[in-house]
Amino acid sequence: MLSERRLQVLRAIVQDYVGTEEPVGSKALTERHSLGVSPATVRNDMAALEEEGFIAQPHTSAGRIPTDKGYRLFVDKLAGVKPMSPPERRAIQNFLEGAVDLDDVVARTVRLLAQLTRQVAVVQYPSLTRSTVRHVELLALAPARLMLVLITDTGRVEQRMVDCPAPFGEASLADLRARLNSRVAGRRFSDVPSLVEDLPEAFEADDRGTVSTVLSTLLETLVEENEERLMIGGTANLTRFGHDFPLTIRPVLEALEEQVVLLKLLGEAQDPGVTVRIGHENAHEGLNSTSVVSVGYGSGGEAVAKLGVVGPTRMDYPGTMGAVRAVARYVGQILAES
Amino acid sequence: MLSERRLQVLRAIVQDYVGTEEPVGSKALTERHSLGVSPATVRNDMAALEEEGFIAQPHTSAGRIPTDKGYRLFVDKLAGVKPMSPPERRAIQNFLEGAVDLDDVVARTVRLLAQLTRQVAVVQYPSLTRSTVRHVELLALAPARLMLVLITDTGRVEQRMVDCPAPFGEASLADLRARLNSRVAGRRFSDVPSLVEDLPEAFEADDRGTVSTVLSTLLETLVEENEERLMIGGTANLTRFGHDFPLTIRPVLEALEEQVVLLKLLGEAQDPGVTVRIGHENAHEGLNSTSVVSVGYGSGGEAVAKLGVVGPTRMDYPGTMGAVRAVARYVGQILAES
DNA sequence: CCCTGGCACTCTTCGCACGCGAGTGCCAGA
DNA sequence: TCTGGCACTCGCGTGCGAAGAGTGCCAGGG
Repeated sequence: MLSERRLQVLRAIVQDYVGTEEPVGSKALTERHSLGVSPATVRNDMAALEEEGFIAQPHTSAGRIPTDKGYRLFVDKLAGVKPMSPPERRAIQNFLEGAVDLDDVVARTVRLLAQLTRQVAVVQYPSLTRSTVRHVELLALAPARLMLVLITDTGRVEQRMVDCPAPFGEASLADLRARLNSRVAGRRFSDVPSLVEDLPEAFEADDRGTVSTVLSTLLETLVEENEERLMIGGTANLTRFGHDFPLTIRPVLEALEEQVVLLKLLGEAQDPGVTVRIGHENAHEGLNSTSVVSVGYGSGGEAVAKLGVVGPTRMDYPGTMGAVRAVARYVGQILAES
Repeated sequence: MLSERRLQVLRAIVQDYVGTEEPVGSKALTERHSLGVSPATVRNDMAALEEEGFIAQPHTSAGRIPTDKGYRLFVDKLAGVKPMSPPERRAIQNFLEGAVDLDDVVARTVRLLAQLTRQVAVVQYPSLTRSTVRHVELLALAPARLMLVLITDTGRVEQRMVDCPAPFGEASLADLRARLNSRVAGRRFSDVPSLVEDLPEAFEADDRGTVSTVLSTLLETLVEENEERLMIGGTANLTRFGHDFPLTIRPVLEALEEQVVLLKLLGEAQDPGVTVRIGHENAHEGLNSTSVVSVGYGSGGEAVAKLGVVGPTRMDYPGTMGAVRAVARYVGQILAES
């Protein structure tokens, strides 16, 4: 096991490297942190830390930089989450409170996160799976063509066209609309299938085909998780990445365009708290030199979606985690109010 | 006036520079293009072109590169629009035909454009201003709270909450819904205001307040042009920009995040055909070293929105213009069909 | 009058040697 | 177990020289 002082040394290395972006040597360490020991001692500790794979040198006779494993130990054991200062909290709240609708909430959240962390922000739209139905509406666009509109408690609206097997009367439509809403309004998505399965039986034979079609479209909409959207912002912050540009930045930009990748990335993190995935812990290759800090947020106690930031592994973890957590908290509040 | 041969020289310079990304000298020019004259002659022509500001040298005794003015002359006089090859056209059509809804059409268009041109693609959602109303729906979420849903002929759906000054009965709601639709369905947005202005008079005094509120919300939605959205993609292509990275790419990424800027950029181009804005012709500073190639597209003969690409001034103009034009054409077709 | 070949000149780029400085590893001693 | 000292290794910046590409100008020929 690593001694207490060695952990201090690792912490100091991480902090210095994050600050200066340059490999940190033993002398500089003792000067900037009061470790109470000489550079020579630190060198021994560093050798041990390197032996165990927490730090590495880019080339012989250069300072050390933390490895992914080193960062992992740092966030797990050595660093807490840095809480936001009261003025910052106020600023977050003010900024988010101006939002007028769901799109705006998400858009503002992205901007805010990107600005606070100076990194790339990713915000998932509140997901359908855990939310409840506020209202289902059916509109007749043509005798045999309906539009199904689903409104969720998070303010999201999904619409689908439904081509009916047979013309559907205005009376039947009103009937279906009423029955549907009385059954599913306020219910969770996951409960909907069992609540509506016997619904066709309540209708005349002529209409059953249409009713079934409508229902299956509704169910499709509900389960269509891959329809999940997200918004990203702050990509300009990628330019602060490093000096060896094109190589680093390109795969990241490519990954960011693959919504599927990002959704999977956010989805994998199942912790209740802030999740940090460092470097090679990210499945996607393009993100091997980045860390992803994410957290769930939601209107009630439950998380309905995720948000987070993508940045270089060399990032200010405590600060970033604090910002992500705070923003998630306030977004949750805003969603609960509206 | 510039002689014919000098124009040929300019064309050759642009073509070579676009291909090689390196300043082009007189000797290389005569080797790669059969101009029928010697390097020395070309040098004289180059001196003249430089004198008039069409080309410049990055430093003494280097080759020449085109200036913005040079590119301008090139696209105006020297280059046509390169049509897509039949296989390419088929690929475009196939790719777009798989789309299931408006969001998907736009998303696919962005991907396609980015891939074809290997640049950053920008696609504006079909705008509301020129489209027509397909349907207006009113839902009662609570006794004094309505949701207004507007469906356009381009498949776009806008929703707004309406807080009523007084409770509004189910019968009144059905009445309003019916009257509203019979008046505005199929009409152009611009005609709507005059079509509904006397509508409150048809209702009981108790309901007039609510009706007016609903109507003004509807009108707001219609005129809210700044609600225009757009989608961008292919930002990874920015990495092919040049060698002097961070400086070039950063302002572009920043500009791309400002939707307002992009909308203005697209909005300014009023040509019926493909519009090209080169370098400093773009009002936004961050885009001073980029060119924007854009064109309108629409479901009928009329343009309802714009799409285009943003790339380095050193781009393959004929090819890009061809791709942009072709994609716009096919998207128009798809929209008309759905 | 325009084009051509030749020539001198200018700059950038590259390779290389060199010295400096930062940082390491190891060792002997407290 | 910590400390100070010492030799060693490299990367980085600098200066210099050669090479190469490209230009401008000029005199001669069609």
